Amino acid sequence: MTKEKIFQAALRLFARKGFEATSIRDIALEAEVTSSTLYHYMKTKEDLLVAIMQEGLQTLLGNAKEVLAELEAPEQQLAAFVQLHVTSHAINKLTALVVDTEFRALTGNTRVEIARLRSEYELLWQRILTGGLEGGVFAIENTKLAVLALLQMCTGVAHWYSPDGPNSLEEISLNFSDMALALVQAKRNGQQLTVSDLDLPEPARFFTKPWLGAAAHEHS
Amino acid sequence: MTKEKIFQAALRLFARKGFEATSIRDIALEAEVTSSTLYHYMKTKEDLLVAIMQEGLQTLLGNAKEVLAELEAPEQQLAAFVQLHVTSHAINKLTALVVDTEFRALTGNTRVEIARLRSEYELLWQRILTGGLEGGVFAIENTKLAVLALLQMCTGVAHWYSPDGPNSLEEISLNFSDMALALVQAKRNGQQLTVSDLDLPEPARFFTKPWLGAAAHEHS
DNA sequence: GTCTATAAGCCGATAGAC
DNA sequence: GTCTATCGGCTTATAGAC
Repeated sequence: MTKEKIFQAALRLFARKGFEATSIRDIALEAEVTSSTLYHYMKTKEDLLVAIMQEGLQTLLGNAKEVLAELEAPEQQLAAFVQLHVTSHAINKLTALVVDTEFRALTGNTRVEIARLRSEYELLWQRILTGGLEGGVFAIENTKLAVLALLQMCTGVAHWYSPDGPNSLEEISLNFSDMALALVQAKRNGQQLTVSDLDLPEPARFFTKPWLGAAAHEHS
Repeated sequence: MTKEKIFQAALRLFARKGFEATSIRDIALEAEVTSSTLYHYMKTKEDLLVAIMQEGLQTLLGNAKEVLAELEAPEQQLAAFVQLHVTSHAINKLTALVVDTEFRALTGNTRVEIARLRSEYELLWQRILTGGLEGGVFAIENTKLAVLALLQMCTGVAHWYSPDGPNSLEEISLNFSDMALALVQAKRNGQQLTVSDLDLPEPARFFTKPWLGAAAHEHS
């Protein structure tokens, strides 16, 4: 389907070269159509960017809300959030890079809308940390700074993850969960918690929906 | 001095709009010269980017080596590295954003050279973590993943720091040091270490040299 | 060392045939 | 739904006067 080919071409190029460095003609060439054909499926180049970012953020947000609906303990929620975020950013690496890098290319209303989605997602993390702090499970001085630190550390996965790397995605996401639990000093009975103490459900079910309808791992 | 005005103008615009979205004419306008004048001080637009990135990374790397020369204990080195990285990325926010965001705009030899500087810096972090692990002070499963997590979390400061924000830079850098020490589970006598246990020298001395000769905080 | 003028080409987007 | 042809403007970079 032509529309799908165009959006996938835009995704690959935006992730590799950046939105501004990618021309309409580049996208047309990559999608194997002429540049005029693009304008049958969109109004401006920015529309492509907006579609990619909305899809990515909305899927992530939806999955995050499902996690919260299923798990109650803050330490479980945190570990599941880290796994969701890390796995999403690895599997949907290209989309994640675009979402992470190209916000400044947005103009007008969409800029506000995307910012709202992002801060809604941040607020969920904020609530988890506050919950764990109030329950005496976490020990952190400043939840806002901790949220920023955790999000940034997990988002970074999109920048270096490769399916051919030395660590499997499962290893990485478990390891990052452990680091997050350590960062917030999650404890039961004075004992530092790790992800293996938490008896989490299979993580896979939280992010089966791939962003932008990609069938498998996105390629860089 | 014209040269300084041009480089500062490029720095501001690259940080705000991105390298590709910034035109030669934009820089000339911001520096209050004509676009031809720029070419008296550089050969191509990329030269400006390279100069900014080299200056930033070399200064950071030099300061990091000074820290290692003065401190021996891995827990002290780690805390000082976090303070150096966080403070540098807050004070030299614009340079840090450019270094962090515009690597993909580089071509040819400079791309390799900048990548080398970056991985040299990463290696210093790697050695600190390995040292702490071997000394039994840190408890981490995978030092490479921990380095990536720590670096990403500290680098993120450049994206949200503001001198008008709710937390002072000193609060932020101390807080981040504590989070880093918690992440690696730094312990003495079974007791979790915080930065106040470490008796560090005044951090200010490690990053008095501002990047690109900026006199004070860089403005966004 | 800074300017005016301009080259040569790519940019996003559109008109209109089929 | 996809194409060819093209518009007006902006791009990096240069030539050459002062």
